[in-house]
Amino acid sequence: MARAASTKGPTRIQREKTEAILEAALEVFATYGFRGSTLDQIAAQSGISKPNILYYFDGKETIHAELLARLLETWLEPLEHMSDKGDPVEEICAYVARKLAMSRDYPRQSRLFANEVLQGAPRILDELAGPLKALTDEKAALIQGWIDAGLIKAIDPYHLIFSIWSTTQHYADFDVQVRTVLADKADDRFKKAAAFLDTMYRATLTP
Amino acid sequence: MARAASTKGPTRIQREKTEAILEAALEVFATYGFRGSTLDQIAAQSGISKPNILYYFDGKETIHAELLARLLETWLEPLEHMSDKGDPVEEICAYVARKLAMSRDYPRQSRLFANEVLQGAPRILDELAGPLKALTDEKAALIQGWIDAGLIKAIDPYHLIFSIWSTTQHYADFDVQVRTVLADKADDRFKKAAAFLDTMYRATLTP
DNA sequence: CATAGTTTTGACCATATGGTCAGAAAATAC
DNA sequence: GTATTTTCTGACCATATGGTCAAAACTATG
Repeated sequence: MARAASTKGPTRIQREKTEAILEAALEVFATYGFRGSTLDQIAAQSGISKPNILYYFDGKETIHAELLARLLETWLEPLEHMSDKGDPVEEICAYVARKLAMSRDYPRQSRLFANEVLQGAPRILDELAGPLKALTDEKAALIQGWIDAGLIKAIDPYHLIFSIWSTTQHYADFDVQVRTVLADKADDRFKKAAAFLDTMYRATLTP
Repeated sequence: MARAASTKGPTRIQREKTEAILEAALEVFATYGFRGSTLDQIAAQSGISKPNILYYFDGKETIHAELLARLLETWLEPLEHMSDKGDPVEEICAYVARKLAMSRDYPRQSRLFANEVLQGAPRILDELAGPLKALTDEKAALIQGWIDAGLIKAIDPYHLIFSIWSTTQHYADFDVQVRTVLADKADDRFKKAAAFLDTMYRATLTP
């Protein structure tokens, strides 16, 4: 059996294979969603046979759950960084830039999340209602504090955060559309997007 | 056989059943995407037996194609309305409002589209590269004209349009997340969103 | 109501899919 | 090298799924 000895950690092979499986599964689940993905696709993508995949993971569900768990660890991080130390406008714009960079560097994670939420977030709702809501409430309160202090314009903090999530994730989730519409101008889309979003949020926030 | 007499139009039953099937299919495809949806789900949702569904449509693919075709007819309409007749800021803000209203009134269509694009737009890429790109190019040029005339601030027209698409569709595609984060404050989310977006785009555009 | 045309269904099929298992192959321990 | 443990695979299974078909049920029309 895999899922290894509690005394000694996982073997090298266990680490390598589970990583390879998760890497392939991310590719597949991010593209087709949970129901639309098959173990055979993950097997083909990873070059690991289906029974061997099931030697390392209890089943399709377990692989997906592991990916979501890892995702959420890093997903909230950029927002956590937003603090009351710096200038409010700079803090928010830096958050926008970090979030956009994540869409550029981890588009599959973004799509995995998008697929899950689009389908009603059946396996992640608790995380949304728990950690995500808690963090959002906290940061919304921080933004409200800035507004009350007259440091930024009066806008709804929650919808500001929603707009940041949507505009930045759009470049990962709708990448095909963005590239198709931009056609030959698509190469520097992330640079242009960064510039546009910076301009927009400065205009929106600067009192 | 259904798919009816070319002389006489479709019968009442044909119209009712095809509509019922498409209505149910929209519900299912919007939630699970093409690959994740099954004819049995559509059958259960519509109360029409699977063989009977296949009497009206050639197959799963055909139903999906019909939905996408109908979707695109109406999807581009709000943007088409944006004209050079009125004040630029008002024209763009009106477009934002119309697009947000579509997320509120037709969330399933938005999710159907999102699922399709998320999965690489395999059955809709031509429409993106054709009509959608053409319309976007046209309206981007219109916006650029306003910029050149000094009527709005200098921003990238394409990324402005992307931001409008993403912020408005977010309220349909990520509805679960929005409602979860807002919790008891979720009821007037569309009103609040409209106000926020209006404020943001006025700040972004007004010279 | 009888007939022709339309609509619906139960039974069925081929393939896909998630998953199991006994044993082979490979790695590790001694 | 041999014994032991870990890793891997081919063959297999039960169920799900897209789709077919002949015949039954229904509807409209003369």
